[in-house]
Amino acid sequence: MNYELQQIQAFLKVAELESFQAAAQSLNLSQPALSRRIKKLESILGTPLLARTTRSVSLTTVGRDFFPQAKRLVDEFDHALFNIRALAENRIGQITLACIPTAAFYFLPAVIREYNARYPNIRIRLLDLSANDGLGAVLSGEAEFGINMLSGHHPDIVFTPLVVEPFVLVCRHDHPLATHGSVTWSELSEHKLIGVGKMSGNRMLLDHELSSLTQRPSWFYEVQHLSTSLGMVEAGLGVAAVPRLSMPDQEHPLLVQCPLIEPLVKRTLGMVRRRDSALSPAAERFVETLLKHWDKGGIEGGIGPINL
Amino acid sequence: MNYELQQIQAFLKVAELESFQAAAQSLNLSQPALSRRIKKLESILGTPLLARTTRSVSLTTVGRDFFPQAKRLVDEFDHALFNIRALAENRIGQITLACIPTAAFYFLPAVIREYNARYPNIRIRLLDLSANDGLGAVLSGEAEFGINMLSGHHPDIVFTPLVVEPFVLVCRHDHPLATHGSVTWSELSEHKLIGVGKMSGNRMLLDHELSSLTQRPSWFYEVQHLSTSLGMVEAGLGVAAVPRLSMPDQEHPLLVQCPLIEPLVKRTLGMVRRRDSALSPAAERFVETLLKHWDKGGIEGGIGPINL
DNA sequence: ACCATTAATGCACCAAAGACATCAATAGAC
DNA sequence: GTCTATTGATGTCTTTGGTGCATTAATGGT
Repeated sequence: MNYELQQIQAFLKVAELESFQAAAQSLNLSQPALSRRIKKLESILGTPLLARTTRSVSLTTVGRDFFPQAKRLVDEFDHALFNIRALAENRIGQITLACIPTAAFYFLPAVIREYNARYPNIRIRLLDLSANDGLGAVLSGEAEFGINMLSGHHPDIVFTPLVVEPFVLVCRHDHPLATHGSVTWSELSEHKLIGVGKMSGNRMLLDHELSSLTQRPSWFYEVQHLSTSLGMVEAGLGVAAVPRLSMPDQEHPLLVQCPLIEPLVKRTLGMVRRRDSALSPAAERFVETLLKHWDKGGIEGGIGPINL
Repeated sequence: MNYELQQIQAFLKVAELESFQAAAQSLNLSQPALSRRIKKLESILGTPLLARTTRSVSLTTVGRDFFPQAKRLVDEFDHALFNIRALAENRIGQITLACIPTAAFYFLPAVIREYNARYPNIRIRLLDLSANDGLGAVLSGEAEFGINMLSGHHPDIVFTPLVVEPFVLVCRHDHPLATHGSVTWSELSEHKLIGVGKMSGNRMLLDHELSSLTQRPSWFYEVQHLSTSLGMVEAGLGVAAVPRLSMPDQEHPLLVQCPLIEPLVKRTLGMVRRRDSALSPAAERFVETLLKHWDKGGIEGGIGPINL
């Protein structure tokens, strides 16, 4: 025989109003039903809580002791209910996402700005990690989801493509290649190429895509981050092949980009999340915001939305 | 739509065991019933709490946040339940009673001793007040009940007679009246009588009972407490008319008592309590103990139990 | 003494929750 | 790759418990 919240609430109401009839009315209940509810509670507790006359109701000694406890219980229930609803409705909470630097710089600021305006009480923990580390963060559960590039499919990871972007050549405006309409990968072998480290996701992608070429480009400089390589291009040390989105802006004072073809190498950016692990409502909202932004072409430089 | 304790408990069990089947078994419930219970809770809260696969169960982000709150809620319910049961079963608690000094000295010690042996955790607050003040304490609710003398019936007071005792004459063994078999009230006018103050219940009772006498005794000394008057008798200052129970003991080294007749004035001692106010279980037990003691003739000096 | 009001009770009814049987999905064994 | 066993969800019927209506008993006020 279990005692329940409704019984406690009934007791409180009767105790406050000192009347079964009034309390029943207040609880949208018939008076007999309320009588029985109280009766049941008393039988569960093993002691009367209310001293009833046919004319009036008052608390018994035990009832008087129980009253404050009961009130606190109901209050805590209400509080917990409110709390969880707020959590569910994104009025409070926190999301953690892991994304690659490109996304952190070019995708997310606008999305975060809008999301934060709409859900001002959701804190955002943004882990800007390399493609590998970001995937690890999602896998370990440290991040609820991530923005990453499509790579070898891990069995526990679901990838939702968002945008496909080509690799482009970046060079200084005064570089010989700057005036070419487009450049083939083979042509690059004649120039000093700035590449990223062997463990980079981009590097592995390129190595894989270009493996069939006879004239494979060889990297003259090797750095760890794309932003560094851009800096070196800026300094006139060479040229670089980078995803178009990692370019700071269309109108850069020194840098120009041109398509890299034969082959056209693209990378797919998208959302990664663990299979079988529901997102928090807050994260769900974030993804919604993200998709909305992307739908209205907020991401310049990509080759547009893809369908899948 | 109300959410209830059972649902919270169900959620906790599933979260702990990470299995609907195991939790259902533990709750003595069928697995489908448990599924529905959780489902309902989730629909009330408006958010999923558990991420179910056909093979495993885990907490959602919201569920993880809710879990500790839920646990605390259930714990507090359990605690409150335990508490109130303990109160009802007299394992803890306190009773307050107001009694006249006679009762405090001669009725209660034995009763309290037995009661305390049986219910060692009930604290007893004993207000030893005058008849008037004691009645006031009961009326105000400060005392749950009292032991008092029968007086003008207050409408809110119920009086349960316990014992009737006569007034007796107390004198020193060397006093002229000491050898009389009995003494009439009229005879007292020739002796120095020690009485109590005008507001004493005993005094009012006597004044009332003796109002028809032509030879009314007049008090030579007036004190406030019967015990004081006994002391004065002991000192040889006079004699006193006191209720028999207020006599310290049958075999007092100095004092002797003898019946006071014409008329035989009796006072009725009994329990007083407020009408329409239930006693706490602890107090109920106390009254039981009290009645048991009195039934087996534990009160010497009275003229025995009376029936009403 | 009567009336009005209050809580309790008898009874018929209905809704919510439960059990049973079954289905769909999936991890693990081979 | 296929099959099996196990897990949670769902459909359906049953049952229990709670509810409302009508009525009763008790009591304070007139």
